[in-house]
Amino acid sequence: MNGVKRVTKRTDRIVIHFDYDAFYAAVAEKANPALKSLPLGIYQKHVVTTMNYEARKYGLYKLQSITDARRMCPDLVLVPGEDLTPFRNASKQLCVFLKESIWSERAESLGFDEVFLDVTDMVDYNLEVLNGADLQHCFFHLSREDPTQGFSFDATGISGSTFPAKWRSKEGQSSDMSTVEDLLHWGLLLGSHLAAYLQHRLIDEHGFSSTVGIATSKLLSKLVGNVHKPNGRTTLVDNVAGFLDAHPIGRVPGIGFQLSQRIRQHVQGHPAGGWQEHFLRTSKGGLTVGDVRRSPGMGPEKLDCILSGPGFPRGIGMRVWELLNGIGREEVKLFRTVPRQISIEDSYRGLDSFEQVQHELWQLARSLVARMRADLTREEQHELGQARRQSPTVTTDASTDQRSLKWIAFPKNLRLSTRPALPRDVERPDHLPSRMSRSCLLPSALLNLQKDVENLASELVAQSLLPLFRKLHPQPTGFSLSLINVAVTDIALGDCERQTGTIERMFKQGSSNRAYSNYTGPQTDQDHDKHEGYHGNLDDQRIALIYGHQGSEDFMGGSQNSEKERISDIEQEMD
DNA sequence: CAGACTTAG
DNA sequence: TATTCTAAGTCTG
Repeated sequence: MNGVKRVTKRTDRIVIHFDYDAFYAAVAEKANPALKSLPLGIYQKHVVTTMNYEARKYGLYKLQSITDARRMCPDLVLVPGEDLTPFRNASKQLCVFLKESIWSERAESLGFDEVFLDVTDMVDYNLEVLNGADLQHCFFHLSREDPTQGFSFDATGISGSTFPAKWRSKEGQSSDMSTVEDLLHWGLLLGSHLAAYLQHRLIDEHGFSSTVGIATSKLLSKLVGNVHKPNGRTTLVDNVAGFLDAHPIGRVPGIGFQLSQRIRQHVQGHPAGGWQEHFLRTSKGGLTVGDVRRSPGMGPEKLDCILSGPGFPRGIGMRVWELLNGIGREEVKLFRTVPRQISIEDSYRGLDSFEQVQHELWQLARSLVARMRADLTREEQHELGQARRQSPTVTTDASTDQRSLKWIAFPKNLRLSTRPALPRDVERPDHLPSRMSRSCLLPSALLNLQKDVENLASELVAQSLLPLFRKLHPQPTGFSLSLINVAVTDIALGDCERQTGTIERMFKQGSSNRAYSNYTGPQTDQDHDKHEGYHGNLDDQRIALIYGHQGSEDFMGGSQNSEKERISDIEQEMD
């Protein structure tokens, strides 16, 4: 490339999308490798939410009832998945690994099993220093400072598959970057090799196989990865319109059930059944992007007419039109360590007594307080009264072993939501909400790290959750609930040093001599082992830190794997 | 701003 | 038939 004329400014981004293959199953298999070759399903309540590829060979599908799944695959191994902690922890570990592998802070996760990376800066740097004289033996630099960090690769082709499948760089283009098109081609080529390297490291160092897409936007990278699944890698190099046109509308990210339903109604001229729509959305058939895009009079204005209305964002017509044309303007978001909200929910067959509700609220509150401590604090070590940077190895010196927790973010609000249980075969009237919620300020006493999780849970129930519940359900009886959700929201990032004093002052006034109702905790222990865990490796000291008492046996009586697993890895919090 | 809705996995 | 357990964002009154 030396001496070749180059276009130096790029307008596109290079985006890599990772989608871990059968992620929940992969987490379970990693914890118990004996499961690897067996058909394996993850279940929550009465449904198999997801399964490994071995199980899919039997025709099993996501969210299938356990009964049906067992009928189709009698040897199916089922692993409980209601406690999301192991999946959340694995997801976080992988996301941190990917973020630390790139130069920008743009590493965005979507759910537990997907990550977008913006690698434009890395790719552009490597384009600058690429040795055009020997394309077969190139070196991809992973550091600007240390030229030894990186990997060798063959720059004469894209790594992995392409869309279109039969695609060859034009004659004369292979060693030139004089046009924007060439620059884009070379950017995608380098992006594909970086993706390959990361994909291999995910397997070798973490044990997770993934499916990867490389393109110029979030939208396109996510869609193109699906072309080769599982364990594939596909780069979108050409014919973006043709690529998109073949997709059912509901498969385009951003066009969900409601939007695709409305579009279908206006383009095909007849209403579509809800369940059938869902089927069409997840299958090959149905109305495609191309059908919609080329339908008479179609354009941003028409779409705005069709789609505008209550519940939909302004400018929806233009946004959808852009999606249909492959224009994805959204940037990959900056990497975040702290969530904007934390919610815990459980579903029920029909909860109808106040005592049951009270008990379930306590369960949810306990999980929530533990999650807050796990995800919104970081661990500190003190030496002779002075805060010190935490060392990566556990020290044996007792004087340096005083660990404590410290808040890094503060939730402001608390929300309680319930969903009424519907009588069978009765449709919910359209004007009644499917969920109802009430919220209040989160009592700052919840942030007192000196208290036990269980005691805080009891306080939360008595002081906040029961009042919120009474707001939602003024009648003391007669309700029947199929779901309860408890959430902390409006989580503000805090400057730790500055805010510590503030927080301490807050719970001095918040927690003292408050007259709680006489609710003091659960009546029974029956639910404590409801979410049975299946992997170990727990740091008892950290658990003690979170829960505020030595060993949880005294309170919870015995094997508490599920509770222990609710604690995430605090070491992995931001620095 | 509180509460419901839409989208996502 | 629409299920589980979440998280983020937008609209309406």
